[in-house]
Amino acid sequence: MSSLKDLARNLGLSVTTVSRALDDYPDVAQSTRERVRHAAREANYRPHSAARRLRKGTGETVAFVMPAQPGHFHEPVFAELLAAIGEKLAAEQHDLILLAARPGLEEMATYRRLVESGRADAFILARTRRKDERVAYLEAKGVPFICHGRTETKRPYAFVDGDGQAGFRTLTTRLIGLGHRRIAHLSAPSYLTFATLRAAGWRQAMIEAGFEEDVQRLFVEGEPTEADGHRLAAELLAGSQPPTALVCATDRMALGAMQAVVEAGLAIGPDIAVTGHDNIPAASYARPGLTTLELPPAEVGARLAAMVLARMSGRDPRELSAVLDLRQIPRGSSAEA
Amino acid sequence: MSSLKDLARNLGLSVTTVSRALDDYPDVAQSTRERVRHAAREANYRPHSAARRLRKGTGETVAFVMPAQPGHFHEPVFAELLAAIGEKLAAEQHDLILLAARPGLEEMATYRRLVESGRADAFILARTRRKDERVAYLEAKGVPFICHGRTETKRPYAFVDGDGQAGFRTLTTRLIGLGHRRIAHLSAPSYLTFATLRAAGWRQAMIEAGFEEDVQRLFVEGEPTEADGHRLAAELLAGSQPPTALVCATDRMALGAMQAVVEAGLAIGPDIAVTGHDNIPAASYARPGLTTLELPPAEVGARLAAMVLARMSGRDPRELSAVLDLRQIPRGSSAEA
DNA sequence: ACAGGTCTCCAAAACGTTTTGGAAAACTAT
DNA sequence: ATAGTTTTCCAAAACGTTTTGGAGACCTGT
Repeated sequence: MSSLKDLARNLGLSVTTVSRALDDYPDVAQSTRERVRHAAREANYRPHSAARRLRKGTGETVAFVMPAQPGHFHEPVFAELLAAIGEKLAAEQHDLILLAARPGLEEMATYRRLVESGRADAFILARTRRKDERVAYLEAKGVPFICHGRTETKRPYAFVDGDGQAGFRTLTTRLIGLGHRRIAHLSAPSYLTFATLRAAGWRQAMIEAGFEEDVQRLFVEGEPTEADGHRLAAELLAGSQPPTALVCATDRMALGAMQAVVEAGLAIGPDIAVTGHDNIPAASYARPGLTTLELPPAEVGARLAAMVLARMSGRDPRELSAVLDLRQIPRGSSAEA
Repeated sequence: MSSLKDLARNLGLSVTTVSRALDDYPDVAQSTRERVRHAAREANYRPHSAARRLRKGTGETVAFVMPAQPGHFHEPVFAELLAAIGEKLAAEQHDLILLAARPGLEEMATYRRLVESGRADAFILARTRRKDERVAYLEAKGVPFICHGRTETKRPYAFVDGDGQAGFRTLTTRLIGLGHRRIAHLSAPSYLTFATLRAAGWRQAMIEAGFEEDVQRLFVEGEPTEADGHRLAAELLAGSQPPTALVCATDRMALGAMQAVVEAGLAIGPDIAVTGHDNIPAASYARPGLTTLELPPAEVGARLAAMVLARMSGRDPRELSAVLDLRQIPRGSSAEA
């Protein structure tokens, strides 16, 4: 609650000098710098962030807009991701502001509001889409941002993503090695980049193994929820020549699929393999455990935070991108554990 | 990016009048008010939040400091809670800023930093402790706050909480009705208010049923994690006169306990009942499903947000508190579903 | 026509910071 | 001694908003 003015008065200095002393300007004597430093510590001085941002035109605030679905929103990984981001940013004296908005008009209005009222100085984008209006808008406005996931755009942009394609290719190949011949993919909606990449990995493995005809027949698409995983799996299992493996785009879909397998009177693992992606806590506590892929949220969060800070201080987006390997976590649902 | 000055210039008015027109002061003519309104909309004007907060001394920012444990932090419910809070606050033009700090020195330093630099105007406290330094500090500073959970303090404070005591009492009584006679409670650490309340509910039901001696013998305490749930359950099951029901303070403990039951070669449900609290997604996808209690995070989040707004606009904390009923969700793990 | 009131409007100050453009004092080199 | 340079400091302006304390202009009732 103490201001520069207070400090200056107590020290018999001008506000200018106190300000510059704290900011390590070269034009303040070593001795006074120390005197000021000491007094500031003593008085527990903290620069008033609003005043600073008003004057400088920019501040130290990063925004994260959760793409919240209407009603419920349980993306178990987000809590961990956010904790990691928040911790890293706080350590660098930056704030994370968190909003929730449904994708679409409301979402864009939120971004606009944040940018135009000067509340946010940078953004972290989650759940990027192949054509992403958020990316277009922020690029146009020149606001720094980092994507969690990739997108399709001409201009270079900064991102962190898991290598979903390689991960799903390896996973699918492993299932083939286990003897599976009819492997279905339960994909998330194709407008989501991650869905397309994961599907591409599965498709690649299928074609390499000579299962071209199934690439069409055993590809289905739905929302990344338990409900749609359940529905799609049930449909596939009821068809002729049903698959013996269900490679799901997300753990939530996979958990729904597992339920459908059980309801069909089949055994998860031995009869039908089920796999997911995310390694949400529920995956390890399902029975049998769900085979899945993991991109450690804590690491991703820390990298996102570090990158957004770099971007804010002007680093070129081309230098800021990372495709991280996914960890393969075999468990009982693919009869490997 | 347009300012009051721009608007004023274009309208041929003073900054004062434009400001007052937008704020509905009575000393501006109806006609000019409308003219200003229209121009502001047209120019997509948004007041610069930093400028406003600098001038008014307070702003529209609510802070939420996640009590993040070192390393991992998966509280699946938090994502949903935060989404609900963020959405509600955004609708009222308020910001939610999110930090992560480990309870203890780091946590208090974070609160102090936020308050003293004027970054946060109010707080939402999660995972309240019986003696909570955060509460003491914020009360002393006169900063408005709302607790998610109760605490022990002389002065009135605002909170939202589930009725853990009644919930656990009802749950335990139900287990007794199912024929269970030796019912253990796996409690969270007693410095957490919710742990004490839930334990009190269990204890009450035990005493009502005449099981006084087990109130001591079958009470164990640990961290609210899968690991500690597993450990405590294994110890209990290995003892003489082992319990036939494990009432766990949280779902995460319960999931760990379920694993211990399976490892002991016992059947969850028929042999040993296991129950939790939170209704995390994993609870419904465990097999058998985990009997649990739920406090809908979306509703809690909305209420927390509404209350913190009320508190910020000066409402008395005495009028702001709610103890919500818990929803009982019987599933296979108590052989009721 | 005049005092008193009511409507509208506005100039200026203030919030706490950073930055600009000096300026006095203290050296340094002639 | 003098001119130039370096060191150290500071007054004032600016960021965009809200609030204070008027001040004209227009009525109203006499």
